[in-house]
Amino acid sequence: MGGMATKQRGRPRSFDRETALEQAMKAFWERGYEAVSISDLTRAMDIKAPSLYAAFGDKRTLFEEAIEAYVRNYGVFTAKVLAEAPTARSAAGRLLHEAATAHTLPGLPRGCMIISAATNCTEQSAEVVAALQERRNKGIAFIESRIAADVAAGVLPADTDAHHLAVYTGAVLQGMSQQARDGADRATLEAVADVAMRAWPRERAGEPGPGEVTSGRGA
Amino acid sequence: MGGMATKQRGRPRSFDRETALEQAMKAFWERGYEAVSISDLTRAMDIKAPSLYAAFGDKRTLFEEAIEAYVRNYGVFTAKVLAEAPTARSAAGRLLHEAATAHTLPGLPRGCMIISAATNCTEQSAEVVAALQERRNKGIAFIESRIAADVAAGVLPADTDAHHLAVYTGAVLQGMSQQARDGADRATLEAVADVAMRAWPRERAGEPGPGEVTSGRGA
DNA sequence: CTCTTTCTTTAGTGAGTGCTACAGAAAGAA
DNA sequence: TTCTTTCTGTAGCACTCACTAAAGAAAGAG
Repeated sequence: MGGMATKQRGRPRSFDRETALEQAMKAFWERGYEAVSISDLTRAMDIKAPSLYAAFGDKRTLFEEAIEAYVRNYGVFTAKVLAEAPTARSAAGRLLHEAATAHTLPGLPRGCMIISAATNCTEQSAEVVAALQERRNKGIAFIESRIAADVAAGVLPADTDAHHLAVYTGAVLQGMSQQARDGADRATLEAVADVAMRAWPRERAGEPGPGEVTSGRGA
Repeated sequence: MGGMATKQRGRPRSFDRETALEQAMKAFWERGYEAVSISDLTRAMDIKAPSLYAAFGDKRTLFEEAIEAYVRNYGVFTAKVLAEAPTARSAAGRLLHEAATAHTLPGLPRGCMIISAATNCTEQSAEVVAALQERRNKGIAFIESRIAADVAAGVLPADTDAHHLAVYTGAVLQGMSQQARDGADRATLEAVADVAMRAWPRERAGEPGPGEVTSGRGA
């Protein structure tokens, strides 16, 4: 234990693990979990199947790592935006506009990987589908608690329905991802984000308290 | 030619074609085009593969017929609603609320088949993907022309951006489908529809003219 | 050098894919 | 009956799937 890490013995890996993972991530992002075969992956990553299995485990584990890489490098940082923005309303605006950008980055697949990478799947990938579904629903729950905090602080009207407003905002984000895949450009999505924000209630002066997500749910 | 149709010769089909198609449609609706195998279909339709191929051609042709059956029996009739409703705004409201119902019908798959049945596909199903994408974009174009008609008639404000408002409405419809698949119930989706309509501009008195979709685009 | 460790390559595994040849079964026509 | 037509079931096609055993290749340790 402890001390210097001994030099690694044996033949060194001949490819860059990060680069290979990046290529796999883009393939999954573009086509989705089941539509990308191991053969597609080895071609995209420029390695042979046994090297892939030695470095990343099986296909499912590789996909999970690809999702982590996506969130780390390309995801819209829901939690960060919700914590940093002064109000829930401004956070939602930022989320929608960041999505407009993120879903139409040139040279990258369209839309959001977490929304679209595991929609049409067979029973044997049920766990992959459920994992992404949980991520989506947790994102909406985050938005809801941030809204509830602003309602409690008097920034948003007392009769604001935090749950429904959060689901609405999540639905718009998901619809924008689909629109990006169907060809909508960034300017169009920015406009959609602006229209979507018109449905949000006006703010009153209060004590915003950025990031102070006090309680999860009202009732 | 003409005259009475001669009695069909040969061994009669031992299954009901409509019922079998209905089962195939539900399978595609639930899981999507590529995730449903011929083996899955023969099980759901309770026929053997050669009977399937004799009655429906190949898998792609069967899917196309399943889409037709879906639109005929379960789809939200965009064109009909847009033509019948007195204004574009009321039409959008009806579309959103009909979607809330249609996406959560008990005993049927969640969400909209046209939105979700061909999202994660391999290159070899590119035509199926493109066909559904075209249906989605045509639906939005329909909404846009209805909005443009109301703007021209003075029902909606002159500065209304018909294109962006239509894409927004389409995005909400698509997001609601995803929400339904992620577990949102009908009441939640109805609330989302209500929130979404708050983003629409108010109407002024004018000459609504239902169905009078005059020109495709403004500029 | 040899020994050990680790990676890369070749060449597959069994299972599942969409699809079909062929023989048997069930109907009307003559 | 016998002939023709059409559907059904068995069995299997060539292909791809995710995955891996086994042997060769490249590094450090002795």
